[in-house]
Amino acid sequence: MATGRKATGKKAAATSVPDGVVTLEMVAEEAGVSPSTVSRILNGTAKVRESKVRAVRAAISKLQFQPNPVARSLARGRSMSVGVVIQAIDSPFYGEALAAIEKGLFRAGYSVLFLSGHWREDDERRCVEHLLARRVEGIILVTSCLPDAELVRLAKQVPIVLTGRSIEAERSYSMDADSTPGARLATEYLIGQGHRKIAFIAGPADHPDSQQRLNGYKAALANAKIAYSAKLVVPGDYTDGGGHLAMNRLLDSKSEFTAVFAANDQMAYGAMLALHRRGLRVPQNVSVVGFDDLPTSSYIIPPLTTVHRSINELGEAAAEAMIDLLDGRVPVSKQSSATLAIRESTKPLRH
Amino acid sequence: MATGRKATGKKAAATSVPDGVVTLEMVAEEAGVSPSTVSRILNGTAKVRESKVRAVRAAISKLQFQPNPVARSLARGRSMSVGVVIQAIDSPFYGEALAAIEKGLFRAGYSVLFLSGHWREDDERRCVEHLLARRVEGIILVTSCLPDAELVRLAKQVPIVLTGRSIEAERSYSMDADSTPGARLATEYLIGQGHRKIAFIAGPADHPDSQQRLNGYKAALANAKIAYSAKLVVPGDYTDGGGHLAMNRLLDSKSEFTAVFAANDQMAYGAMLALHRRGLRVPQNVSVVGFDDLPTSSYIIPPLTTVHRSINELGEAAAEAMIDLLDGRVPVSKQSSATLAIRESTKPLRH
DNA sequence: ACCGATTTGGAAAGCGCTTTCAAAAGTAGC
DNA sequence: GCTACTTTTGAAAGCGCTTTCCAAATCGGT
Repeated sequence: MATGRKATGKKAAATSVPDGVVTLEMVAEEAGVSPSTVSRILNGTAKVRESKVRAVRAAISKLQFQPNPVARSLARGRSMSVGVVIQAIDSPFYGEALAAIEKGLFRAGYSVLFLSGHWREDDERRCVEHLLARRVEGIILVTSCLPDAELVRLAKQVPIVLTGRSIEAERSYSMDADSTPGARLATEYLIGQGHRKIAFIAGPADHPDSQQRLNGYKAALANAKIAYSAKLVVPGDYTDGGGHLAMNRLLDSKSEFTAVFAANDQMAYGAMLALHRRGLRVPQNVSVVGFDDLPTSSYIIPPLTTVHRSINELGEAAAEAMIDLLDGRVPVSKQSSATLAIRESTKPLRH
Repeated sequence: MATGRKATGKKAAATSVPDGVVTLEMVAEEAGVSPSTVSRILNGTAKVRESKVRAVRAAISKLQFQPNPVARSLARGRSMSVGVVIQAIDSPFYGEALAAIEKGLFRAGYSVLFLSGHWREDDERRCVEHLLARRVEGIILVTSCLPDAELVRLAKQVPIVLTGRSIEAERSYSMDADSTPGARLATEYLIGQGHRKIAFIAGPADHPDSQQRLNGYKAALANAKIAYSAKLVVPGDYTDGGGHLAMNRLLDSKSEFTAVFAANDQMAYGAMLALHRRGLRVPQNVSVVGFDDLPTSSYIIPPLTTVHRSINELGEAAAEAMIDLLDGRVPVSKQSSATLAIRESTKPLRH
């Protein structure tokens, strides 16, 4: 229980499997070759006589040698790590993205240093600084809050990949999975179901992503020759609570609507609750569509009709793009288009 | 767009703010002192004449010097990074924990290398290996799947903090935020509301945490002199889908019950949907209680009564414990007890 | 058996910082 | 002004690898 055995001075008894850390030099000695040879074998940077290779291999496994990545990084001048800054790790959406990113980078031998920016520009800037100081080889910014100019400047220092944003800069890759088509898809679906008065719960106004969703909504309306009414658009903040508030506001404004399109699933949840509280039923009285298709959306009551984009694919693509960038390749953009997961929160409007 | 300017050979023109990387040596030269002095100032490891301190400070800001953490790590033999392995980053629960851990460690100057184990023992083992190879100074295992013996062995190599588990080992800290009391609290609440036939949707059987929840349930029953019935306990897997399945199974088994306690919120969601599908209303026909109090639980319909533990505090505590361990202190355990968030998924049973 | 062309492999110089060691510079005390 | 200490400070030796440079070994040919 107590602290117990304290640091056992560096020079402990030498056993067959050394107590402390095994170095490449020890391996060299054990195998009767020079350190350079061991290094060469480790990295395959030169031909080495088969007999020595075997001896070294044996020594390595006997001593259980593991190259020290720190020393390696220093010598090579490469840290083999990339930074990921995400806004809110506790959102299921970003969590999934992060998981995919981590997986992809891990496979390629990179470690990921992840930090969250909490949607605050300052915090994000600090994260980036920290990552730069840590000498990451690249930075993936998931939905960055930083101004374009700053990102462009950043891209000069280190390869970056951006999601939900788009900038013009070398050694950078923007995966601006444009939300417009998805939003349009959702809105058109509602229109197809006979809805004409469709409210929209928007995301933060300064968010490109959120603007795209608004644009998609508008485009669908325009296409169907339905007049856009600003009164049917209420701002939200991408949280459940925000959706709840927005719906209440909408309801209070007495604007009539038969369907709601929320810019993300979480806001749709909140909106549905608000509706429920006022005795309005989904989808009988109001149809609701979300955006993101969070895992929980299939299990909520009623299961939510929502725009689905494989966030997993997004994450994987981000990781891949970063690896391409790091290897000096130009990432190939492969867009995965949005689909609509039709569930039970929507129904045709009966006249 | 295209690849454009390629690597610009190392020796570029020397400008006032060097193009490449500024080293401590350059600072030393600029300030007219020796590298050791700069290092001493940087680390405050010795007294240095005020005039030199100023000169060095000036040089540092002039050159915009940032010490290279890789070199520093190598020299000091400390990586200033800790590993965090989590099972499913895409779960809101773990996401929040991770965020808190990250925050705490970041403040203390550590970077976090995070990996996810996907609930698979093998994957987790691989993560740990990777972290060890990366020379992290400590590892935080959030709900580890590894067998005790292995953890004990691991603790010999590096300080570890465990959540949701408990092992006996030096230089380790288990934050087995015992779920038993929370589960008991939930069950007792249902009993207090007059329920006698309370079903339990369990988590994975091999999960200590999930066992605790079962135990808490049993204890509350026993305390109220209610016979425990194995038929009212169905296994789940901590996912929404699992809860849905479990509830269907329960319903099919024709066992009677007036309330359900799900071992986590996600399963409660799934269970509620299953109930809904069968035309059973929550809480009118069945009361439902969850465990975890996910952010969404307040916004689901009906808002879920659930056991709340500050997962944020848990994460912070984990980070703090790790820092204590790293500094050679013995972490003080500070349990935060569970509370019940009473919402609208439960109601008194009327006779 | 000898010579030039290849391979192999070791020595040694870093990578950028920390830290030990001992010399240089202050500070008192007489 | 000189001795005896007590700071300050610089030189240099690492930390554990990679990589360049060059000598040694090997090989093919005649």
